[in-house]
Amino acid sequence: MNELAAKYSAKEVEDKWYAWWLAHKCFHSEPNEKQPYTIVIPPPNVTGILHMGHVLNNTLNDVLIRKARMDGKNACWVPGTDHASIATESKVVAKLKAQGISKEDIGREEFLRHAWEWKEEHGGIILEQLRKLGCSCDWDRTRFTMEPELSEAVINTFVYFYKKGWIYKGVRMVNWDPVALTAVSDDEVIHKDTKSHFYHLRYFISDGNGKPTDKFLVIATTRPETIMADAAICVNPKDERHFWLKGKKVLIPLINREIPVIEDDYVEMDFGTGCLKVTPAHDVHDYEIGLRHSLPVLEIIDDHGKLNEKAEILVGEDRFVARKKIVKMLEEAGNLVKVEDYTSPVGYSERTDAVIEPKLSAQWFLKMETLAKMALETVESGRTKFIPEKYMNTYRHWMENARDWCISRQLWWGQRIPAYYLPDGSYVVEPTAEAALKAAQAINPSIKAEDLRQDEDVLDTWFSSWLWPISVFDPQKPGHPDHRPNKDLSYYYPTNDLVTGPDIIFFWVARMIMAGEEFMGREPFSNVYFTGIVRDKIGRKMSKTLGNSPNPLDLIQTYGADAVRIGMLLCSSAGNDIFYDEAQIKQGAAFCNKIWNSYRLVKGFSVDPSAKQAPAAAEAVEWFRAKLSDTVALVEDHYSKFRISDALMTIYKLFWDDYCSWYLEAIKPAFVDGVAQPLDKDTHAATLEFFEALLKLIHPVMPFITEELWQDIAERREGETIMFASTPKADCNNPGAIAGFALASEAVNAVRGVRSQRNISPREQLVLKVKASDFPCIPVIEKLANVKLELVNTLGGEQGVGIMVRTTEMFVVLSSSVNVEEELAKAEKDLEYAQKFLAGVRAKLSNERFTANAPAAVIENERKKEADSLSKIESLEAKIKQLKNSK
RNA sequence: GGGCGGUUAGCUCAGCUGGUUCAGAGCACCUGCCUUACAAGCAGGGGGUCACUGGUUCGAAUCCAGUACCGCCCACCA
Repeated sequence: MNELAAKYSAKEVEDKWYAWWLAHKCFHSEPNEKQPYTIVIPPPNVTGILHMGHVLNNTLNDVLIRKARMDGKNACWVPGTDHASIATESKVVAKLKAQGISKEDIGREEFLRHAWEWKEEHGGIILEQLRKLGCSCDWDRTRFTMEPELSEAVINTFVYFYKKGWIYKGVRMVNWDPVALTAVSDDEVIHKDTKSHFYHLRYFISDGNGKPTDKFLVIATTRPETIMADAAICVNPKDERHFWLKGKKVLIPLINREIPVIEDDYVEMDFGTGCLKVTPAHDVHDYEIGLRHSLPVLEIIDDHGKLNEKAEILVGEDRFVARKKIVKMLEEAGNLVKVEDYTSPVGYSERTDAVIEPKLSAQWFLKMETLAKMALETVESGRTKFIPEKYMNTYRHWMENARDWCISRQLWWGQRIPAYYLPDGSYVVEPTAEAALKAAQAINPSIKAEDLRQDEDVLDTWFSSWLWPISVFDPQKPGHPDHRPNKDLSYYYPTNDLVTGPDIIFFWVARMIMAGEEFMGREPFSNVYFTGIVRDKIGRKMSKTLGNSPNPLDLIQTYGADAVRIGMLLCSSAGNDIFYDEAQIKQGAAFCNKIWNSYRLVKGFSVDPSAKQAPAAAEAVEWFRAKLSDTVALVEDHYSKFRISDALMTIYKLFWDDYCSWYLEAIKPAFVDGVAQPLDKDTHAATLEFFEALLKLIHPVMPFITEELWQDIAERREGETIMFASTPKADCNNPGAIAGFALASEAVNAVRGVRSQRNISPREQLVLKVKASDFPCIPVIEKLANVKLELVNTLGGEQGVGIMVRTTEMFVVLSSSVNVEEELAKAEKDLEYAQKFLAGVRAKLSNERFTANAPAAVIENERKKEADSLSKIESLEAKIKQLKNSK
């Protein structure tokens, strides 16, 4: 790189360096004597493509991992993908459907062949995309949750918990889609307010022999077609209106089956009639009441949504047809009291838009009690910290109310549950079919392999991803508490930080903590940083259907990965949603260009080894060294609190404002006859040193441009990279230099203000009189404000403008006449403000209760304010007097 | 309905255990500049009753209570 273009072009640079890093194995980590710093990627769906949420998440991960690497740690970022059973299976189902094939037609094995094909074709695209973003993952360690070793870990874990007695088979209501003939997850159910009717039905009290008396009660229902499945009528035990029903039995209309009246707190007294018909087989809540009162469960609706023979009447009718017909029958039988219009939320299947039918089915569960307790303790004890902390509340609430985890899914894509059924319906749970056969033969020696039938269901995807921080290093460990962890696991576990979204705090984060505690005896990570959701400019969630999500690869193509990375991070604080606006990326691109051009300037400096250092340069160097050090300390502090965007903004301002606008302008050599004068060697060396420090500071966020410039700024050894250069240290403490320069820069700003107001060109040199015996950084002021500075005892006489820099009076001498009226008005306004301010301060100081109660430092400060404003008032008054005289 | 969080400049946010001249930052905006690194730039500037109402305090953006609105999670009432 010799001549630098005036504009930074990211494209060429980024591909070049990513390939170089890979070729030099810069991302690969092996256990060594250094301190490890580990992150496991939140595995994206294997067939997913990169969206803005991934960009945010993985940029944060990459910033943390690159920072750790430069801090001298052995940084390891393990990448990989998740098999995502539901998402992937439904994609494959859709693809087959387009070809007119249903998964039932081709069967399990054939379907899985298609699914693996799909995975081979689409899987890993997202990992390729992460490379474009600059992610420094250890690609040699790439894992997939359904690869053989990790699947084995999942199966072993299941067997382990089963043998421990924590996994059991139970019955649970699932969301049944009668059109697709499958259970769907809660996420796939859409609740829509739906107009229907509230049918008030009369149930007669039984005389004890199955004959109706003339007494009755009234229930209200939206589903009269289910009355044949009623198991009881339930009232609230506190409801006085229904005391007389205690112990009574009632008759189901039309079929005259006798059912009891029971009492349960669940029933709301002021809703409907206060009487609830309990239908355990077809309603979630009713099922729970049924459990509490040991009610029989009678299923009268089949998988297709039609009434079956257990309904006794209307057999074979569709549930909605049955509803219409039964209403008529009830009316004719005299059981219908009235019909009200009613709107209530009804669940619809996302895939078929069919009304969801709650259906009982056998599922596998993992007991949460002990695991949840352990996982709560991990966070409450602070062994794992949440950032921001507010998520602890949510977490605690969940952990304290954790229900057993339903781990079975009625899908094929995933780890198949290792339960093997014997012909008699009993079952054994073993890691392999062979082991299952042995176990089965121990029960019944005549069992043969073909007699065993493996459970059809697969395990919830989270049942594999909760092992991720363990299994990526040592897949043998989960399910084998006695297994001695291998070298990798011992070294890298526990990992350090996890970056993820708060939406999966329970699904994933909590469960990884459970698995970590159970199998490793300790937390899987020290910190969890929760990002927000990436939204569009006007706050809508990004979604494919809205089309408001940009393709990150297009953005990288247009602006460069560095620009996309810093653009995303500048406005993202932990836990807050990100309102994405392309303007942010443009800001990032502008920053790249600024860095680029500052280097063009620096690179162009020539050096004269015998030249003396200019006073302004000497001051600027001393100041910037101190400023850099202070800023490094501040940045470290931000990082330590995971205030990433603050850390970046701090570096951004240091680079742009302090280094470019102040430092470089202060040391910039003069031009003589159109030729830039050479710099002295001290200034030149310091300038390069500072530039390199800045590159290193910003490298974790902007890896490409920093590598490009870092390689050019000095001769590098073969294979040397900024990736392993060390983070700048805060090793210069010089508050005097910082304070002095700050005061000087205020003076410069004041003079510039005068110029701007009066339209005086920056090129016209002015005289600045300063009423003081000394002032800091005079050469810097003279250079940057383009003034000749004179220290004087008294001011006045010439034409010009007076300015105040804190408590120092200054005067800019002007050749043109000044508008006295304007000056006067401004001075009077300032005076008024100063007097009000003084009055406020004095009111405070004269308040005995203030002086008695406030700490000494605060009072001292008020006294300083008083003195400062007094001196300010004094000089303003003098100025006003003088202005009035000159009128 | 239950729980949690929020409300500070046009936008996105910072402001830690009340007290630095506390009302801030970035972007956007306005004005003037194509000044030998950068117009993706330089210099200057305007802009907020800190949601509302009360309380605690010598002192409140900051602590407390209530109200309004917004967001998220859970349950979505037969």
